[in-house]
Amino acid sequence: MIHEPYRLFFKAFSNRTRLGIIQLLKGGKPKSVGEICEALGFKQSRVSRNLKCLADCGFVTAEQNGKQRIYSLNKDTVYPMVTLIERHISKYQNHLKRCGVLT
Amino acid sequence: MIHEPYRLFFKAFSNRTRLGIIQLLKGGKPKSVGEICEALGFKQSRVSRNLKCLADCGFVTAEQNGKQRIYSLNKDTVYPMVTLIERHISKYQNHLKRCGVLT
DNA sequence: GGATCATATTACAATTTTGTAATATAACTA
DNA sequence: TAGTTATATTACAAAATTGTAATATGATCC
Repeated sequence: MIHEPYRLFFKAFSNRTRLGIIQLLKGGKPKSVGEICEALGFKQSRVSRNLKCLADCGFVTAEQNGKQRIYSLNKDTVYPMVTLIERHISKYQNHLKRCGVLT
Repeated sequence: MIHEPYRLFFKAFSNRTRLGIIQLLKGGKPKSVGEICEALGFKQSRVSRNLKCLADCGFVTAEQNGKQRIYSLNKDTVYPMVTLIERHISKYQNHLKRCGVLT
C-alpha cells in the first residue's frame, strides 16, 4: 500500500459539493452540468470545478451531447464502496458526528 | 444517502499522517503511540492528534497498557475498503496522479 | 462569419486543515 | 509524595482547499 493514490481517492470523496454530485448521479440518469447545478443549487463554476476532480479521479465519465456534457457515475467503484461505508457508518455514526479534528 | 457522515468518513482517510498510521497498523501488531512515532518519524503531538481523529471515527481502538496506549486497527472496515480501493486504483492510477484540483 | 448557449478555466479571497511547540494530564515507581 | 515516562490537549502560524466572479473555450445555429 503506497498511500499517495489512496489519499487522492479519499480526498475526492471528502467534500460536500462532490458528494452531492455523486449522490445525485447515483439516484438517477446521467446529467448535464446545467442539470446538476439546478438540482443542487450550486454555481456552475463550482460544479464544473468539482466534476473535473471527480473525472480526473475516475469516479465519473463525460460524454458530449451537442453543447452539453453529460456526466455519469462510475458505478463499478462507487456502488460497492457506498455499501461498505454504509455498514461502517451505521455502526459508528455517533463517533463520526463528534470527531473534533474534522469539521 | 445523507452525505455528511460520508464526508467525515472520507476525510479521516485523506491525510498522509492518518494513512501512514493505518498502513503501519495494517501490516502488523497493534502499537503504542511511541512506536508509531518512531516507525513513521512523526512528532508525538502529530501522531496523537491524528490517532484521536481515527479513534473518533471508529477506524482504530485504544487500550491502556501501563503507561502506554496501544492502538489497533478496526479491520472489519478497513480491510474490505482497502481491497475495493486497490481495485479502483489499479484501473485509474494515472488519473489519480494528475488530478489538478487536489494536491 | 457572428450570435448564442453550455461548459471550462483562472485568479483570488475566505475557510479549513495541518503540524509544531508548549503545556497538561495520567499512570506508574521509588 | 515527588519524580519520571507516555500520551493528550491547546494555541497558533503555515499550508491546502474551497467557492465566487470574471473570462475563455467550444458547439451549434443563423
